[in-house]
Amino acid sequence: MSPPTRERVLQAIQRLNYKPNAIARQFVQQRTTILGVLLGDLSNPYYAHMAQVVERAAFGFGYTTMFSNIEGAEEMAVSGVDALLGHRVAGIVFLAFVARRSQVNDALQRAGVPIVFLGLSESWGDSVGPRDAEGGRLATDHLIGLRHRRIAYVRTPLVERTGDRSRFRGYRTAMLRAGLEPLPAFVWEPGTERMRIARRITSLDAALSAPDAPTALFASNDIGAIALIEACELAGLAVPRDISVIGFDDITIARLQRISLTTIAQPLHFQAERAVSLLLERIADPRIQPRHVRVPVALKVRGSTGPPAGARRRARSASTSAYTKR
Amino acid sequence: MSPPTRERVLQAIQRLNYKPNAIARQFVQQRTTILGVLLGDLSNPYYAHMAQVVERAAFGFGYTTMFSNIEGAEEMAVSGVDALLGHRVAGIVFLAFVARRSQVNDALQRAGVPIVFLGLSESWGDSVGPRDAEGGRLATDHLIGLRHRRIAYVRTPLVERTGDRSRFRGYRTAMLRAGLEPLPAFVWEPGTERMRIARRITSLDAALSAPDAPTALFASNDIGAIALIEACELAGLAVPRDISVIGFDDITIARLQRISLTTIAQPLHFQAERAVSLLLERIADPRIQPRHVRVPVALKVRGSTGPPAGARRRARSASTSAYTKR
DNA sequence: CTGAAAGCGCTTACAG
DNA sequence: CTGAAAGCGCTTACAG
Repeated sequence: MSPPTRERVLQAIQRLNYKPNAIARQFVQQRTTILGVLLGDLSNPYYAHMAQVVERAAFGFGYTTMFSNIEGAEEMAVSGVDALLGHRVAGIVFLAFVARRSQVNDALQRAGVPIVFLGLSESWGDSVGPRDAEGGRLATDHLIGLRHRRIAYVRTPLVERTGDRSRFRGYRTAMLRAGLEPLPAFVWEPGTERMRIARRITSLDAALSAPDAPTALFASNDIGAIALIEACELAGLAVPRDISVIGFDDITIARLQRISLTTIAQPLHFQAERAVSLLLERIADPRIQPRHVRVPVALKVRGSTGPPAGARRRARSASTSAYTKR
Repeated sequence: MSPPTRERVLQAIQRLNYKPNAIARQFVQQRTTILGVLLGDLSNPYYAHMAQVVERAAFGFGYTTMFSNIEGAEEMAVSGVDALLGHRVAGIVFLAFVARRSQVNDALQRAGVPIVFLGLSESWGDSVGPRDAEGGRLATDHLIGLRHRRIAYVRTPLVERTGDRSRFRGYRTAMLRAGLEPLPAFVWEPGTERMRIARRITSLDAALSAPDAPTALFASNDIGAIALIEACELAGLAVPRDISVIGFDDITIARLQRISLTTIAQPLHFQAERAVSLLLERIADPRIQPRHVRVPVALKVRGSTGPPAGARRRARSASTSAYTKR
């Protein structure tokens, strides 16, 4: 094409404000540059942040993101998935979590759409997530290092099952290695008063103030940990004086002075990049075997953990905690 | 169609797992059921929550959402907008904020795409947002009611300009009505030490501990308010004993015991619904005049505000604040 | 190398 | 009411 002609075409593009019709292109090419993102609760800062970095990573690879919230009723969730499949997304980033045998899982598997699980794992697709078991060990070792001996793992419904189990496994490993007895998982839903320990159902207060109550709690995630701190303080236990609490995720607010949560950090940005690139590889060649990437985690020591009461000087433990005094 | 034939067709749909190709439909109909959402920082819980409710509202109306983060470099932002326009989104929900005269604004206006501004306003499109000025008055009246007389409005870069100005206006109105002198806006960026007051640049510490320093601060939004509380306490001022802080938005973490932020609440869910329905009306008929919907706000009194030091009994003010003692 | 034609999977307007 | 044809705006394979 001659330079002057070229120039005139370019001008016409400018003048008419022409934008190539991606719909038409996608239609004829039979493939889109849209990545579906299946989400749960965006008010959970962990997911909000992860969603953001996924969008950025996808954009960096030339893809746009179509979000769909799939928490709540199964049928709503399925129609959210159908909407994404109807729009023929090139692949799906699975960021929420659902029951193992759910209609959502079935619909996804049946559709055969390329998928990557982020922050959790599922055998039939690629996955990227933190080294949960290692994180569980790090958290527990930190508490053991502070001389805690009665340490409990507190499971909240806010963390996905595979991650939860691995974190608990890490806790057990660390306890056993230190010659301590692992307790059964404490199961607690933030906002409630009920605590389940193995088959026994008791109250949160009772579980925390019994003579043999744990002196340190490892919550399965930060939101749960923060809720747990609030619950402890409501029950009259000062953190970390009377009881230590450690979380998992290192969400932004964990760093606030007033929260100052000791926790296990995982690199969100890096995980999102990896997840999107795994997904794009699978889109390019759907036959490759599922790959499972685990990324390193790191302990962040802050103010919510300390030595158990018995290990301190009397004078110190007589004073009231800064946090309970309001 | 005869019932048995109908049955066989339905079965074939099941068997082949047929999903109508939305791309083809959108292509031929020359309109999509995708709403573009322009976002800023999703780690700001206010935006994350708003984004979530927008997605839910859109889904409820049969639309999917395509997200694009437009914070950062202008050219990145413009290509994010172009991606949405290229996908021929039916309309755009503008959730982030950019400079008034930005390339993003120009691109959007030039494209003539139906748009609704959420949480901010812009003359050339529909908008939905809180009654900012009323919120500013409510916040200021609350502080005045506690007997504060030196009250400052603290502007942070986290809130959009139109909202910020209206909140400040509300502050001024309340001060003048109470016969108090409004101070010029304090301009502060969380994480920094610099404070700008009118033309004067000073340090945060100096601004807060001068003899005529304000005894109460009204921050333009919650994230700013929480950062401000941290900064005050780092500077040795207890909240609310030495200084009161009120925010705006009522983000989820404001309710945490440890944060307990007094603030102005705005109904996010309702705003998202209204925004999406305005947008759909405009998509149906692009000629209607821009409408600007303002929704009610409400004061939430929590623990970050109290009477000024001078108005209390000596005994009380002699004790250390719960928060600074760590 | 250049240009015209076919076709992606739907919807819609129209002929029968 | 039913069924066949045209066409949406691109890309791609192919003829010239």
